[in-house]
Amino acid sequence: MAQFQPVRGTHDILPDDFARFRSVIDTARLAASLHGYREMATPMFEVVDVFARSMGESSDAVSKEMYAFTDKGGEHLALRPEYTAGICRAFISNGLQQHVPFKAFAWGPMFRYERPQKGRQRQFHQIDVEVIGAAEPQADVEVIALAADILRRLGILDKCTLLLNTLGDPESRVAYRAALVEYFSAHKASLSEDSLKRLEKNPLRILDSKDEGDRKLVADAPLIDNYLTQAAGDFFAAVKAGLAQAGVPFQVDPRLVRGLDYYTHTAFEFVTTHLGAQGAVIAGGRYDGLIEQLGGNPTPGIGWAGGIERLVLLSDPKPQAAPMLAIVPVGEAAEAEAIALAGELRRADIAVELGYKGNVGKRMKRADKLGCFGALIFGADEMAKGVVKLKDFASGQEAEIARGDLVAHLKARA
RNA sequence: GCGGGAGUAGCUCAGGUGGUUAGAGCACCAGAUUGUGGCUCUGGGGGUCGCGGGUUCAAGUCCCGUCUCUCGCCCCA
Repeated sequence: MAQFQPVRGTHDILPDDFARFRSVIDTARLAASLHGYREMATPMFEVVDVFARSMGESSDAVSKEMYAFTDKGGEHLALRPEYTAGICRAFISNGLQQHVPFKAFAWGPMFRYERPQKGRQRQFHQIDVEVIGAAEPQADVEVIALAADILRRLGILDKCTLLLNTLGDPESRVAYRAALVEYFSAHKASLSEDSLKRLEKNPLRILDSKDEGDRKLVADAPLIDNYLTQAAGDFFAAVKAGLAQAGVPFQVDPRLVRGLDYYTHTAFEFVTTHLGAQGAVIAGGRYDGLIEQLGGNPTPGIGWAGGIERLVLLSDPKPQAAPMLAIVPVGEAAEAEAIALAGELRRADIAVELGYKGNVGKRMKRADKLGCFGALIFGADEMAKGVVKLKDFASGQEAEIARGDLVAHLKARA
């Protein structure tokens, strides 16, 4: 290959794209802060065990998709495939149990060695929300409502459906799992090849199968409702009631399950039909056992992650450049003066573009192309009079403004 | 990891059954217009046709491999 190209599954984010990318983050950050979540970040890589122990050794994310490596010091590290494990590790490392409930918002790159597709990359980016140290269903409701608020602000809530389910507490889950294994084992002959593997590894996932034959079996499979303990059932009822109170519509989907071991109780997904096979836009759930698995004191938690690229694909925000003004000097003296003027305006928080070269025509053309709303033109004549000409591109009108009044004039204009 | 589709200029794409200097639109640059942008006109730069190999007198075109993208499965955001 003659030329370098980005590594498979990675993408450059060029300025126009970045504007959309950032607007998703900004929107999420704003909504999160309105709900009392504070932004934080953890490293992009961790000791491998942080992920292996939390997500489960056998999960695909850990066993086949992890960017794991040994550094020069012999440490076994991995690029993070998700955010939850790292934030929980940080919760433990920093003794944050004194701050519970700890409410965090974060975003950043994630890495999974998967086969790339639209809406699925090897380096992708997530926004993430976690509440650690809250066992109450109100936390579930708040976290989900926050996700819905972000989707609403992005103008894509109506393209998404909120699917909701419960996996119960550990006791419920064990009982349900056993019931599923019994049921599907009795029908092994008609199970798909994939589902036979699932039966060994993660029987719950059979419920999620897309195979035609599996679906028929699943239709008659036992439902978790019958295996929930009283407490787990009450918890789920409280979450549903809370969502209704919050005005967040949802659809209970008994087939919604999670791939990762650490989930308990509430599981949810905002899904869309607009992204092909990559339907999940924001997904998460409760993980009451996770902190303990990572070596902390038993601490409940709940959170979700949303794929920024997927959110960008779904929304189509017009990249809106900040209003900018071009400075167009004429002649050598003006050229020098322009540098001073640009500095003066920028210190006053007025965005200006000062071309490096070209005659008036060129600079005007460039100013127009950049989307400037106007240009400040001045040469020897204007300098002698102590004014600059402000040309408004929309109207084509020009006005002479005293140099001393310029900042005030431009401020007033906005 | 498995199965399908596709790669020609920065972008969107033309290039019947192989045939000689590979095209268009948009974009970019320059000039008409060295103190005035958008519109128009004129000209220009830019491609080892994803990459490597094979068949042939001759390959963008046919064959094989490979890389990347894409659709689905797996899995997931």
